Amino acid sequence: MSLRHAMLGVLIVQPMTGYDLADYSRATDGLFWEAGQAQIYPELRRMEADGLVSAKEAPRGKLAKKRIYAITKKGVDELRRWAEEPLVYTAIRDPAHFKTNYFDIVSLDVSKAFFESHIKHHKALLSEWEDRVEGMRDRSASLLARRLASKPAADHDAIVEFRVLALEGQIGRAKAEIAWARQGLKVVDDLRSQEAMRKARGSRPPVASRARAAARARTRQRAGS
Amino acid sequence: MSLRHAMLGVLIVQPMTGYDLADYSRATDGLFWEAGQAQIYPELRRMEADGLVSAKEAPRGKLAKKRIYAITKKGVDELRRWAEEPLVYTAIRDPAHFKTNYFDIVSLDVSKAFFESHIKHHKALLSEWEDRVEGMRDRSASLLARRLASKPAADHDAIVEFRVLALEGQIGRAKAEIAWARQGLKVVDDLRSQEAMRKARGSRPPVASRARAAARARTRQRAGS
DNA sequence: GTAGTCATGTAAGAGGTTACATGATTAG
DNA sequence: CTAATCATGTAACCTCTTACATGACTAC
Repeated sequence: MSLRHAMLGVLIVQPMTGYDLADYSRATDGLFWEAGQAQIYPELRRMEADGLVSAKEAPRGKLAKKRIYAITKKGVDELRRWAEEPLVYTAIRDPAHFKTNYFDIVSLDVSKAFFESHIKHHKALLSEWEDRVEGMRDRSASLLARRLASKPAADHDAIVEFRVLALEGQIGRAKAEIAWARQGLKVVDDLRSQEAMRKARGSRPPVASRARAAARARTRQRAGS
Repeated sequence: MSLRHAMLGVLIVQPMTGYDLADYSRATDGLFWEAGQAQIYPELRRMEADGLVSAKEAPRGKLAKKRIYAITKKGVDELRRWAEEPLVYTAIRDPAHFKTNYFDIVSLDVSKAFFESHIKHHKALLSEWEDRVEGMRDRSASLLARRLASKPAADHDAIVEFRVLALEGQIGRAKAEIAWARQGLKVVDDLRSQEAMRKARGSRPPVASRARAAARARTRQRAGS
């Protein structure tokens, strides 16, 4: 139940409305766990029922109202309990890696386009994560700044370093995806030149093809790294 | 809807029962998409209703029966259509990276244990993926061997290379996680020595702490790579 | 006045997990 | 004969997504 703890992790900095929480879920600063309003409002009600947050109704203009949620002592305890609890590793289901399994029944052009867009997507993610790291390092991330202000200076390094580390995890992931997609482009190229060769000299069966030799080279490389 | 296509991807090699499919979902060879029986049996019925597979009732012993599912022409078309279709990238929610955000409210011992078990977990995954690659390279993976047998030699490289590539994606991921967790252990060490220093010379506020200097070094390293 | 934002919700459905339920078959 | 395996399902529940619904507030 990570959404709950993502919300506690923001509310521990300052009280806010469900609307604000939904905003922070996509902000550079925030939840680190995207969620729509359809998830956030009911979850806040459940958390209130569980005593992890308390709501205060505040007026908004003349007629409207809003509910401002604050974390309770019990909520802080729950956040710590969850953070200390060992992680349960679940099955990995990666749609991108999975899909390439079946690229033997797809044209090389489509495969190539897939890897190119994979690179593009992860380059965008990469630069976003790196911007966030800068925001933490120079303390311009507003939630972080507010959190630091409420804590003794001795704690500041731990707060910043672990948040940066979380981002470094995403950065490492994005870099690995980019490297993998480049490997994919290489496979496509190898298969394409192999195809061209077969076409050029009739359809003689290739005993040791270029692609297979290249593959062996890659395996050796992997073993040596 | 990747489960459906994972199942088609196995049934394209040979017809089998739902029970067999559930087995292959965890086998070294198989689905690449874990799923329990509670998902597989109803999905097979839906796929049958959609005309992607056809079932043949076969006797099992004297009284019992089993349903053997085979892929249809429509099923093969659907597998190709899905493989060609661009991937829709969804929000990333990584519980491990996410959790480290909150390690400032957790003891350094617990944090250390987290990173150590993260390394252990991903080393195990890594060696499993690498074994699978070997099984593909030497053609001892039974589903792969059967698939190759039904296809012309000219297609073999593409089949093997893309399946190996999918595994390389997982391998790259596991390696990135291990590297990240080691970075995490370093952060813990830095914070621990910083803590020890503070304890040794009273609680003078540290202007430029070791941990922050180390962090700057890491940022430079990242920028240079 | 009107468009965009603030604010709070409900409903339906997809996909996955855990637990429960049943019974035949086969290997020892 | 007994335990493990083969085989097929259902039910409840959780998380997340998409779409719909409502209405006040604010800046222009």
